[in-house]
Amino acid sequence: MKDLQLNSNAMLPLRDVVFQTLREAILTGDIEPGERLMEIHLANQLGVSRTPIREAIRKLELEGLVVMTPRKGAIVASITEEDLKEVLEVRVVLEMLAMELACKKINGEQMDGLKRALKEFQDVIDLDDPNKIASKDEAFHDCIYQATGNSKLMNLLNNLREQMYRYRVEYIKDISSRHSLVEEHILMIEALEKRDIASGTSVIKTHILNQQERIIQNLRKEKAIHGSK
Amino acid sequence: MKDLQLNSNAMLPLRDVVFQTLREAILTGDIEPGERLMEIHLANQLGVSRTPIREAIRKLELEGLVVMTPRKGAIVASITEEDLKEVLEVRVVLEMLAMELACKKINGEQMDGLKRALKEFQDVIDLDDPNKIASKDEAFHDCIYQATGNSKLMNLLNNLREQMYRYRVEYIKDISSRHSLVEEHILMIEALEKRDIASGTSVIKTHILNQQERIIQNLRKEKAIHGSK
DNA sequence: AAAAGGTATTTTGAATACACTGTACAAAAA
DNA sequence: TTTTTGTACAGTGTATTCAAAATACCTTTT
Repeated sequence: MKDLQLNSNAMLPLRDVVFQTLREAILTGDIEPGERLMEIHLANQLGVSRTPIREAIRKLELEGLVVMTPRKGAIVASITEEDLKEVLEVRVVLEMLAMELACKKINGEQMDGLKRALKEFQDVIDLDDPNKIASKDEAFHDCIYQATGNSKLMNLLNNLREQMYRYRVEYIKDISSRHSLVEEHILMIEALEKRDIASGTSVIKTHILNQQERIIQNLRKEKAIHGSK
Repeated sequence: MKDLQLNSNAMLPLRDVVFQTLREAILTGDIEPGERLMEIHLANQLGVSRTPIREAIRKLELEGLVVMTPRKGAIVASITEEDLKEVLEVRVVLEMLAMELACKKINGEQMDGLKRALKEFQDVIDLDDPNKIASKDEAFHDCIYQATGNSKLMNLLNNLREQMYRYRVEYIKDISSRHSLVEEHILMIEALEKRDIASGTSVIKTHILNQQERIIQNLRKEKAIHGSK
């Protein structure tokens, strides 16, 4: 486990700061799947008492990021290929729903935002900074989610996306796929401009399925490496 | 607030017992939307200390059943018509996905279970016991969820269904709709037997949309009553 | 050397204690 | 009468303490 440090948003209760800190640490891989989350240890490391740590862990538990076994404590949940398939199966239909709703509801301002997001994505696509690319990609999709006007849907999609966050950066390193990402984003914008639900949903579907392919390949690779140790 | 009592599953940690207890109390309406959840009060009422209460509230918070405001505490979240529409918008596509997967994957044993569930549903449909009817209805749909083989999807659907749990019993009191419920369930079984995805998804779609209609009507009625007080 | 058992240590579970904040109510000033 | 300010109280936020369970380690026995 890397050294952790509190995200110090001074106004929030400590438990929320701890929650965000741990969450990010898990999603970025600073704390690895299978690793134990020990309360005293974390409390010392973050300079707080066990209470906020415990409350943060309760939330992580419900989010599925950690697995609790009573009287033994929490470990970081590990994602199997099966899990990933299940998540993506769900994600595809929700992304299609989001695209459909966005096609119906998107307004000029949101359209502009989307184009800006595309531009920023293109600007970083050839840089050697997977983190930045990933974050611009997310920003693009966030614009679409926003346009749906359905906050529940946004929540769910963010949560589902989060589940594969750990593998996100890895698959972006696969240079060959980057330009097809841009292509697909352009197609999405075109569909949204024409309010063409059929083609919009079709594009997003292949977009996600492509992603699935690559992520699962990476997962297998990683597993092979890890397994051979 | 009605008198609460712990669901005393002796083996689970107290925090989980408290969590389940509070959750059920919220979903059944024993604790009403807008009501404050005061830690000391709940602790006294349930005969435990504040610690497990707080940890339970953290989980309820993440589930969206309570809303926290820092230094003021938690209140039970109230569901607006808008919220309900958003939930149903999502639920429709997930129910359709579930039906599609079930059509593809359901096996003989599961099919038998489904028919049993239908039979039990029919057995109670004319009784004057909305709770029982509701639970048999749930059992039927659970069979379908089970057949999808996608645990993530099951989780999500259970959670979405839960969000309208409070209005469930009310709308079942509407006698006229009961028999169309049975009709629709029969149609679903037929579709599953023929593995006819198109008709299966179409039936479930109208099933949910009908439900939406009735629930929203009830919501308006309830609001009118509540508003006039 | 391997297995079994017992003790010490670590860690979680729950309760309690203390600190801080917001709110309500009352008293004083305008 | 209205506004302001101060004080008491109620409730949350965090830390600490105590209890019980799990784990690790060491000893003993076969």
